[in-house]
Amino acid sequence: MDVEKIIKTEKEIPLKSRTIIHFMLLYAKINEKISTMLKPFEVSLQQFNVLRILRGQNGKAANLSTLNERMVTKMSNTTRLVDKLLLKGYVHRQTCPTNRRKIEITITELGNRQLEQMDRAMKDAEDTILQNLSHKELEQLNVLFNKF
Amino acid sequence: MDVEKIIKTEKEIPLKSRTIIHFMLLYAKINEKISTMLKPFEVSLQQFNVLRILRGQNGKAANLSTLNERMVTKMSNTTRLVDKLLLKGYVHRQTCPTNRRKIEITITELGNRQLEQMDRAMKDAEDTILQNLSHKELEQLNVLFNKF
DNA sequence: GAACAATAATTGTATATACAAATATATGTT
DNA sequence: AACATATATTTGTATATACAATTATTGTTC
Repeated sequence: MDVEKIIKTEKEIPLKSRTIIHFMLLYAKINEKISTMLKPFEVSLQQFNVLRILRGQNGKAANLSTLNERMVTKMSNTTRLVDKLLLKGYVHRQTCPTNRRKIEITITELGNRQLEQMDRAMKDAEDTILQNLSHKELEQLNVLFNKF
Repeated sequence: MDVEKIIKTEKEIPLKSRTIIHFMLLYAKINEKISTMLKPFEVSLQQFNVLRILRGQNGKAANLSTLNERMVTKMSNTTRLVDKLLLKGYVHRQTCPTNRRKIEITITELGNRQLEQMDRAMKDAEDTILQNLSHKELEQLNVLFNKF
C-alpha cells in the first residue's frame, strides 16, 4: 500500500487526506481481487449482489425498486443488470398481477446453484484479502467503519 | 452504514464478509461525496489525481507511462484522460525530443490555479466524510489499512 | 544494416455507470 | 369520467473503464 503513489509533494500529507487516499487504493486492490474471483462466473459484483439479495428474500419475489433500494448503485442500471442475469437464466421475471407497474424478480434453481459456488469463491477471496488481519483487528475495523 | 442492506439471511454474516461489504458500502459513500465536490470543476477523480501527480513533479514533465504507473487504473485510459485535461487547458503535452515514443505532460498555470481550488474543496469533503473520527481513530485506521 | 524484439502510446470495442427524459400504470380530486 | 399527480420501470445518451489489437519508435542481435 503506497499512498505516496498518488500525491508526492515536498510536504507531508495530512492525516485525513492520507486516510482517504489509503482507502481509495485499498478499494482498487480489493475490487480487483473480487472481480478476478467472479470472472469465471461471468457476473459483475453488482450482479452477484443482486443474486444475494434475491436469495435473502427466501422465495419471495423482489421488485426492481426493492433491489435498487438495497443496492449501492442507481436505478437506471437495475433494469439492465437484471436483463443480464435473465440471459444467463439465473433469475426469473414476471409482471406483478395486482400492480402491473411492478416487475417481480425471483432467483432460479440454476441461479441458486451458481450462487453457492460464487459464495465459496468469494470466501476464498475474502480470506486472501484479509489474511494479514487478526479477528481482533477485523472487529476494530468494523467499529471504525461504523463511525463513518 | 447498513451492511444488512446487501445480504439479508437468516444466518449471521461472518466477520470477514461483513468487513468487505462494510468497506464496499463505505467506498460508495465516500466516492459520492468526492464526486459531488469535484463536479463544479468538471473533472473526474482520476483527472484530479493526474493533476496532483503532475504538481508533485515540481515542474518536471511526466510521461504517460509514469502517470499510469502512479495511478490506480489502467494504461488505456491515461491517453483519453489526459486528452480531457488538455481540452480544459489544465495540462500541456509535447513529444519527448530525445525519445519520440514518449509524450511529456506538464501542468499549466490554469491547471495549477484550478487545482488549488479543488484542494480546498477536497479538504472540505474530507472533513465532512471523517467528521466523526478522532485523530486517534484515524491513526488506528491507517495502521489497519497498512496491514492489507 | 536488416530482422526481430521491446517500449510507449493510441485506437477499437465491449461493457459499466450516471443522469435525464420517456413510458406505462395506478391513485386521488373535482 | 377527466384531469393532474405519483409510482415503477424503461430507454437514450454521454461518459468511464477494461481488455485486446495496432501503430510508431527505439534497441538488440546476427
